[in-house]
Amino acid sequence: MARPQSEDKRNAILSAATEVFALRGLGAPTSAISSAAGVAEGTLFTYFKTKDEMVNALYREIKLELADAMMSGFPRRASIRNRLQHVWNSYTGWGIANPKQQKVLQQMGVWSGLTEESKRAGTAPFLEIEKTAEAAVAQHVFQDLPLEFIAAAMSALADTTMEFMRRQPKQASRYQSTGFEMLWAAVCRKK
Amino acid sequence: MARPQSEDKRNAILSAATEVFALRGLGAPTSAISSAAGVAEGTLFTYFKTKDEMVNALYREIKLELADAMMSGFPRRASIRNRLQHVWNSYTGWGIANPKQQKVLQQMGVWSGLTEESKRAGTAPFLEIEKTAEAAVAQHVFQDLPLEFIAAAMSALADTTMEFMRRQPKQASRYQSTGFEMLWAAVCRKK
Amino acid sequence: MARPQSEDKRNAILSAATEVFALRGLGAPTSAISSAAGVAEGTLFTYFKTKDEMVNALYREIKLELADAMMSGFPRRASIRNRLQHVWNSYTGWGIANPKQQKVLQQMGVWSGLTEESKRAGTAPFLEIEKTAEAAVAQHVFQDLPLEFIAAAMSALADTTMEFMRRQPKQASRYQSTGFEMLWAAVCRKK
Amino acid sequence: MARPQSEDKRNAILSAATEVFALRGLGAPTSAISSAAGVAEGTLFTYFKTKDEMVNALYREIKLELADAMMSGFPRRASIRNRLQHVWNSYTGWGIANPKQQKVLQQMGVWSGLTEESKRAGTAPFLEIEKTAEAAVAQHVFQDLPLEFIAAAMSALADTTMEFMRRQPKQASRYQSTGFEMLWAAVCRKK
DNA sequence: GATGAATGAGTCTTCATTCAT
DNA sequence: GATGAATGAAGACTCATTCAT
Repeated sequence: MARPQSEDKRNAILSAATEVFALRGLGAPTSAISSAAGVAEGTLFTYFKTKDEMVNALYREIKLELADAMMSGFPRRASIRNRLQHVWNSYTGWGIANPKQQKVLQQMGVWSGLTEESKRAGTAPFLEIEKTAEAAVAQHVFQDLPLEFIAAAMSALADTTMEFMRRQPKQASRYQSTGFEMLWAAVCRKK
Repeated sequence: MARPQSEDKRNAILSAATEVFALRGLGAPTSAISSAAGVAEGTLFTYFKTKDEMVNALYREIKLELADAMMSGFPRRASIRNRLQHVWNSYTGWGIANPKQQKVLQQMGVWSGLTEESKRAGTAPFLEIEKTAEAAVAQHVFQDLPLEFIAAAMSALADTTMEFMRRQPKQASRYQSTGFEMLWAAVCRKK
Repeated sequence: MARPQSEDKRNAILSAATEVFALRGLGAPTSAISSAAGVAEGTLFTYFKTKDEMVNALYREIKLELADAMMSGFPRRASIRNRLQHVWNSYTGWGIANPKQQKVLQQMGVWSGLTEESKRAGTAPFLEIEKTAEAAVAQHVFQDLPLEFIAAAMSALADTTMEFMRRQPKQASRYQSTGFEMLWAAVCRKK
Repeated sequence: MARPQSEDKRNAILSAATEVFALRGLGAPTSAISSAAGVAEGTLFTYFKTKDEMVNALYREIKLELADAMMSGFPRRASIRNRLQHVWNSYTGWGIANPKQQKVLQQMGVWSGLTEESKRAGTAPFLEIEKTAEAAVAQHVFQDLPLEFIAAAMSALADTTMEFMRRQPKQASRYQSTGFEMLWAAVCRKK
């Protein structure tokens, strides 16, 4: 059946896109991406109908990678604090290890082309975390706040933390742990 | 820096840009801006050499407006907590009252064209706040952290808070005060 | 000319082309044709070296079908009028029964890619009709005009007639017979 | 008020389009047209929003020129035959004098992008001719047929005639007059 | 200075054709 | 021979910027 679409090539395109977008923003030309991926300009469009579709695919791909990093080894039965700590550490750890992906993710946060479906697909794999937060609210460990808000606050604080971990690599682990303590203090119920 | 003739026209362009960028992103064409401003396409370029320069100017302008809103009535002699509360309330209040400006500011956060000079100019007017934070650290009210980090964390938390204030306007003031308590808890030294 | 293996596939391609061209014009992509024919994109090019060659082949094919329809049952020994009537009826009848083919033929009339050879091949099977016209001129039934001109005039008038037969199906047979009378009057020698 | 849009340039574009379309068909690239017109590629799009719009404009332009040629000196009070003769002569005369325009017009006949509005605008200036035909039907000079059909038949016959006038220029005037006699015979009521 | 037409490099996307499988 | 992925040259159109008026 002729050459089948190659998973390799698809990946090459997506990772070239990550590279290029991290450097030049989502406005970078598709030609820069195809050339970085080592394929012809037209090839990109046999894997993705449009540029927007490609960006959406990339978003989901990165979110999945992130979920992989965060959900593997998730201590389902640990205390709430320990579970949150795992989330924090794995998220910031991933972001430091994959700065380009994280940068692209951040750009997509203010991009208007993300479909609702992509957004949904992007949050789905984090269900377990959601449940943890839910339990934390139910058990009065966390303040009584919408989960989405807690998640957004954590994400915002983590992004900030990562930026400083990158700026001052020697202090990275200090930022990481202080950041977590700040989050914990912020989010817990006050006595 | 001798200004081109009409301050009015310059302002019209910048506020049209705010409008247009908020709606369509920083990628919006300059022609959309000039037409929204009621001036000719070429006129924009007598006030700003390039589009990038214009965006940088807009960044500084908005930052100045924000500083105005935040620094007027700053309770220089109040307690640290009250001063921080003022900062928090005036920032979130401004953001809610000026959603377009805030949205544009957020977009500029991931824009690669901002010059170092603009960034510096953008933070300058907040010196007083910086000093407060400095004092708070010195007096062991805040944790021992770089001021920039504290500022960034606050900004991130405030942006998140504003988003939810907008989404659920009826809960706005609850989000505003809870957000502040979270910040305070996050930032204060633990006993 | 040794034919590629499957006559069926060749026919599938040509009839898909008819379908697609009738709907979308000669500018339709070859991929639309191969997919309508149920073959792979590349297959089309094992049967025809280029798109242009394929269109030329289609032209000849349609002309042959038309000739088939017109020449079968041609009343070789009937009066000139009856023979012309047969030509007229079978042509317009075929056009009404095969609107797509006829539409495509019309598009090819203003297409610049038709080779001289195709044009020649396209007129060849109508020799008998030509002879009739020749006889008609020789016997002073028709005016003294080049046969080609008479043929072209007839074709033009028939195309017009068919269009109206299609637009007003209820009047179709009236248009058909009036059209013929017009042709006859136009073409006959005046007394 | 800066440079106003130049009627000259607009005309240059349209006449370059006529040239190019006549030679290469309506599928010719806009870049060929702009370069033939001696303007930049982008300039074409300051005069016409899209290529389709430009083709529509060209259609109307040519139809107007044709109407000018046909309606000037229209012998309003002459006999029906003389009026029809005027129509015939001026139409074929124009087509011979303006072969490119006529070719383009013919291509537009099978083009799917013509708007209804353009079609309407294209036929409007020929009202007087329509009225003549109407009168001819009413007075039983012409057969009882829809005007549109008569018009279409005439146009078809004229196009055919012009083609042969071009092919055999020496016989041109013979074709022209014979063509008219054929039309007259075709269209008149039979006794 | 203000205007907006003119420019042409750059963008995404299409498509006939080739070629590895 | 059949397949369809791969190719890259166009194509229509956009847009920051220039410049004649």
